[in-house]
Amino acid sequence: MDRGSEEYRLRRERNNMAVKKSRLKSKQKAQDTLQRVNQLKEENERLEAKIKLLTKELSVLKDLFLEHAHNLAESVPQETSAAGQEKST
Amino acid sequence: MDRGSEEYRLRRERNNMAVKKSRLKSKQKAQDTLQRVNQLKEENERLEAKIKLLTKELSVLKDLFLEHAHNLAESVPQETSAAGQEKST
DNA sequence: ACACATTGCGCAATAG
DNA sequence: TCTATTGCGCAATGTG
Repeated sequence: MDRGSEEYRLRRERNNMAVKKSRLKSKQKAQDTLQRVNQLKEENERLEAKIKLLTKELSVLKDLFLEHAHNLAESVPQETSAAGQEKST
Repeated sequence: MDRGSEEYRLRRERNNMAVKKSRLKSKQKAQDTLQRVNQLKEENERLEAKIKLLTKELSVLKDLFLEHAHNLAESVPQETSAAGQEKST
């Protein structure tokens, strides 16, 4: 190839542009990937928090059930009387 | 700089090695980031599934509570009964 | 054969 | 002074 030809220089020039463009695109994509990681991390934290909350709610309800069952088995001669009244400790 | 000197060639050689090494490292890091994205996506899905499960459990328990309360209101016209008994619809 | 896109590679500048 | 990192251009190769 003739490095002095007009044609050659033109090709080189255009390729150099293409290279720059391509590499910019590549870097952009890498940046996007990093941002994606951060987004996902944040979402993850939100989900973990939600799970924690739901778990706690569930735990409370289950305890209520247990207590109720306990009351039924232990005393409850009638209706709903024993709402935790005889607690000592 | 003398492009023919032993020193020059040696420097170039070493720098070329360093460049290769650095670029490999860079690519490796990019790969790791992509994997990280996939890991996070998977974890996200697990968390979403767990939330779905917990939500369902919670819903079931709440329904049981409501049913229970309903039963009390229906058949136990004693002290605690005054919790909105006059409602027709 | 043509045009742009992508990639490996080396050079040089410069950061550390 | 040495390696590490980065922008850049060249050439080969990929893609359409």
